[in-house]
Order: sequence, then structure tokens, then C-alpha cells
Amino acid sequence: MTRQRHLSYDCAPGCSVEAALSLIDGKWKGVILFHLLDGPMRFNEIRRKLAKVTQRMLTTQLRELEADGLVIRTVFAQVPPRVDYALSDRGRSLAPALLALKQWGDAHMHLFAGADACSLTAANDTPAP
Amino acid sequence: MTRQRHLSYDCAPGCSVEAALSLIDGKWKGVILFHLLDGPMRFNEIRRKLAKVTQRMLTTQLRELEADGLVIRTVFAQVPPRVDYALSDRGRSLAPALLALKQWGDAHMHLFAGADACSLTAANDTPAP
DNA sequence: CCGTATCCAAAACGATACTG
DNA sequence: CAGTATCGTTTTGGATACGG
Repeated sequence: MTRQRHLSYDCAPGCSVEAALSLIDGKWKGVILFHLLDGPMRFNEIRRKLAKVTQRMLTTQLRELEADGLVIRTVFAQVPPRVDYALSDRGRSLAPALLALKQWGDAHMHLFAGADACSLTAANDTPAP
Repeated sequence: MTRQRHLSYDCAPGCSVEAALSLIDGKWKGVILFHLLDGPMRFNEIRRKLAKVTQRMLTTQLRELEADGLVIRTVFAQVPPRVDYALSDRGRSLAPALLALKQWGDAHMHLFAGADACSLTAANDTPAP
């Protein structure tokens, strides 16, 4: 998270925008949430998707998302351990916003000054199978 | 900004979500953008809307938004000085995402653990349409 | 496999004072 | 009015290393 969780802006219009943003900021939360739209995933599954995330970060981000009630963490009592992360209803309700963000990103990425690494040539995304 | 500007995630699906998010993170950018949807504003006008922002912060956030091509800064050569901030086309194209975020915020704010400051009495949530 | 703990570097942010 | 400059604190996030 960029700031202390659950800031108290005075409740002017725009407050809710930041409140929402405050839940999905943090370096990885947006992507995590986005990937979870596909369905539940295990810890290392997510980790693979996010390539450069560290365990520590992934754990913290996931825990915060859990604390905010956006994802649900399910621990299976078995060996080796298995933990699933899934979107809660509340988390899933963020989908429209997430998708809007993604579409904007897709549409404007080619304009990003530093985003030359991203060549979205045949960029085809089919999120929900 | 929470992170270095224009991170280079590997371009998996989800990349564009974070790319978009990276432009509107920072403690105030979301709200600034949101308020600018109403039309151009002067520095102190924005400042008043954001009540608790400091000059320094407002300046930096505004400058970053400008650098990212989301807002346009117009300086009028007069005394006393006057500077207008307006959304660029690109900034305005963020409107759908901003609105989606705001709606989600409005719908879910009453559930925020620490958001007691915000009393939206007639809280009605209809998560998934 | 799925974490925690510790240490550390870099940022984001705030307060305050000063300026054209 | 609309900033800059400087300083100090808090928050983030990365690198290990260790544990159930």
C-alpha cells in the first residue's frame, strides 16, 4: 500500500475514488486481482504469473487484500501445504473497474514514454475461460 | 508515485492494468483527475477541494500528471499569477475507469473497516449487476 | 509448498520557510 | 497566486535466511 490503510479523506466527491484506489494500490494488487478474475489460484501459481514478485511482497499484498475482504484465503490441511486464493464477492465486484483500467491501459500503452518493452503486437487477452 | 514511474512489468496480461494504475497512484492523483472531469481548475481551487493536501504534494502530483500527458498546465502571464490545469484528451479518456472506481467506492464504502468518518446513511449496495 | 523474520535501501509524504 | 527548497519521518519494497 502506498499509504496507511484506510485513510480518512473528508468525504467530498472524489473521496470514494481514492478509497477504492487505496485498496488496489500497492505494487502488485491490481495485477493480482486481475489474474484472480480467472478463478482461484495457489500461491506459487500467482507467483509465476507475476514473475518478478518476491515471496515477501506477494504474501503481504495477499494478506492486505484478504484483510480488505477482497480475496479469500483457503488453507488445505495437507502435506505439502496448499493455499488457495480466490476473489470474494466484493473482490469480484471490482471487475468492471479493473477491466476499464485494463482497457485504458491497452489503448494507451503504446504512448507510454518508457513502455517500449511492451510490444503488444498480437496482444490477445481472454480473461475468463 | 508509489513506485518508480513507468515500471517495466513483463507484458503478461495484467500488465496494462498495472501500467494504468501506476499513472493514477500517488496519494492524490485519483481525486485530482476526478475533480478535473468537471472542467479546468486553478491551483488553489484544486487545493481547496483536496483540503488536506500540502502545496508540495499538489505541485508534485500535478507535475507528474502533466509529465504523463494526462493534464495540461496553462500559465497565464499576469499578476497575480494564474495557472490552469485541465484534462488532456488522454486524461479525459480515463473517465470510464475513474467513474467505475468511484461507483465501486460509493457502493462499498460503508463496509470499510476504518471509514467510519464517512456516513453514507442510505447505504445500498448492489455488488454484481 | 507456503510462508515468517530481519535487515536495509529507497521512495513517498509532511512541515516549514522562502520567492517571483 | 503559485510555486521551490530543505529537512525529517514514515512507508515501501527488495534480499536474504530460516521454519512448519
